[in-house]
Amino acid sequence: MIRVTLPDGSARELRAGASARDLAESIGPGLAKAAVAAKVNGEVRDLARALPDGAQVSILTKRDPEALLVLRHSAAHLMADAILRVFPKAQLTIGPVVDDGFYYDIFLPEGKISTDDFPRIEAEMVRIAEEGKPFQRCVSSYDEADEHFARYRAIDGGDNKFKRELVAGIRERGEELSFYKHGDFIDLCRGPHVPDTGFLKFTKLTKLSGSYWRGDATKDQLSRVYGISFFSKKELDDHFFMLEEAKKRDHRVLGKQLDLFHMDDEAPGFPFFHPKGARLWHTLVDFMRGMLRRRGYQEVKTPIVLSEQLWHTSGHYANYLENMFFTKMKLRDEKDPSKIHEHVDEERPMAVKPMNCPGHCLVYGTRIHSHRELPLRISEMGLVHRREFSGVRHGLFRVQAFTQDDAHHFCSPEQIEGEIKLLIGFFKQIYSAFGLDDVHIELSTRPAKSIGSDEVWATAEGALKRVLDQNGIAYKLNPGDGAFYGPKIDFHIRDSLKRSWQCGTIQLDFSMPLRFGLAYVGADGEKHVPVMIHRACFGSVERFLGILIEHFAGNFPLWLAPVQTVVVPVSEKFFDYAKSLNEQLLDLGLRSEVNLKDDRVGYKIREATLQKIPYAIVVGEKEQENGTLNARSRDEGELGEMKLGEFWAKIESAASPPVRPNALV
RNA sequence: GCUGCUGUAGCUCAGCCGGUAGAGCACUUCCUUGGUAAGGAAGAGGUCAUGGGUUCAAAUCCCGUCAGCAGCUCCA
Repeated sequence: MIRVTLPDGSARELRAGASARDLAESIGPGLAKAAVAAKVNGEVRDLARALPDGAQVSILTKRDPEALLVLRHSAAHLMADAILRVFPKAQLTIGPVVDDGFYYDIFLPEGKISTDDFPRIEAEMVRIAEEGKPFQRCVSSYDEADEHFARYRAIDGGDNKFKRELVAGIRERGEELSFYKHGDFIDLCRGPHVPDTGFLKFTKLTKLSGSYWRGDATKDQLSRVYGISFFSKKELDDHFFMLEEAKKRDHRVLGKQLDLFHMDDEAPGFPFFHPKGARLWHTLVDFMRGMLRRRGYQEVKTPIVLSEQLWHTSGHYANYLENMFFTKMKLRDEKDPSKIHEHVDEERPMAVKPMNCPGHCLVYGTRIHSHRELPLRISEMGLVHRREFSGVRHGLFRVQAFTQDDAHHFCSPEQIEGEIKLLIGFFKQIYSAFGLDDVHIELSTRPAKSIGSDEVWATAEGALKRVLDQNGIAYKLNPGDGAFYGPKIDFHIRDSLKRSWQCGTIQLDFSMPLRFGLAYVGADGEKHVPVMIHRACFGSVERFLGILIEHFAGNFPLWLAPVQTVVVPVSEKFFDYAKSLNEQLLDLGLRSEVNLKDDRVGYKIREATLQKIPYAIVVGEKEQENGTLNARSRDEGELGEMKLGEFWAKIESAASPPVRPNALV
């Protein structure tokens, strides 16, 4: 007999060799039916595997997020099996689960797979799923590995160099070699898997792309087939609905439809903001400026082009060169003005700033500072340029020039914790104004390429950890992901489609103040080196704007909407009344327009709706006589006839950002 | 940067087994003076991304370049 413990603390006795499925059956038939896999001593395992004595066991059902990963991994096997049936020459490589489903990288010695083949592959997948063949785990010795491969169909004639390489790796690490088979298919796999292929009925192929063996462009090129799998049809349908929704909300599409911005061949990766986009941009910046002022920030404005030498001092030249733009002079030939000399060397070559910190260090360094001034918070809506590889640019999300809502806190070491605490609460307050309350924090530590001593890094990393731990703030650790000058805390926010975006960042830096020879005079009359905290909340204003466009699907709340009201006269006879009403709306501080085109009311309403304008205000004979307006809300439909004062009272509070009190969590 | 796909009117797209371009919407003008998601008519608008090649003839076929899209890699 063995004895296992359940999550509720109770214990159960089972016969020796009993599996998690036996356990589930002993608890109840319902659970046995719902069971997908088991978590044994913290490790997810097949339901069919024997339980060790004394184990902590929980049965995973369709509801557990971990069960979904198991399902998708199994679906990858299902897909691989189907692909081999359609493409018998294909060789499998690796097939992991990713955030958004799973994929399998496949080597095709001849021929090509295309999305046109998806229906055939999916048809095979349905067939295999309906067979409901059990997944069986086989542990193999290394010598038997080839035999397994040869006997089954996972590999073409047992000669798959990719799988051989994987097997060799497993042998080297001294790990157990296991295979999983269902029906005639077998594949090298650590597992675990769902009990049988019947679980995999709700699986779809999603996309296809190229990839390389081991992600290395010099190695064999592979085809990566992506898929997604769920436990139910509803979840699968919902998933595709969300994808459709995301496509509809694409900020590049909405940016065009709402006339917010455009990207031009003449300036790849540099957005052109149209009047409405620029208004949105300024609304964000103005909001941020107000919030910064309230916290004692002092805004500066520093140059965009600075000497190359400065970037040597800061360390960017050594660590960030590939992402920087440099200026190069051109000169006319003195004798032949039609001849131009390119790339003329300058005595003092210049570079375009990719970050604002060196500029702020120069500002700080212009005079002596007392410890009484600290913490000194210097902010800037800093326009930075960063060279990006072609192919990574993406709408407003990834551009080559963007504005950071940047700031640097110069403070004493004792003040670090207070500043970080202030910032965490501050950032969350900002995000909540946009309804972005699902925020999680990540802590990134020293990367391979970095400046500063081990000691300094240890101090800086320790300080950030301490603030998070002492304030009970949950976070995820990302080793090696910090900035080259210091560790950082990043803020990830989830939008209305549950997608996560990295926005805010707080970076601790002991090195740059030292490199720039910055100092403050302490209470002891001696000079001390200040600590520098780099921080940005939106991150990139442009990118944040892109996120907001998708988050709101273009339906901006009143305070953000580039056009808040549009006055629609019923006919030409009421143009004057419409214009005067528009003037009054403008006087109230609203961003208002009046539609004086020769269109019918219905058409103008349609236009206002498509432009997602919060209020269309219809005026005709009745309104002119009564000195009223008739408002139609984008979100609530017709509001009826009312006086301007009444309308204003109704919308006034929504016209400014909803700011909640500053709080840590 | 790599792989695959794409580039035709302001926008969305058709034309693409070669014979110098077409629709809808938008735009302009006229008619219409209208009450909450499309009133009607006429008109204007394109060296088919760009450079080269094949051909009697290229939007159409081939190659290079640029840009975009989906991935890979990297980041705010």
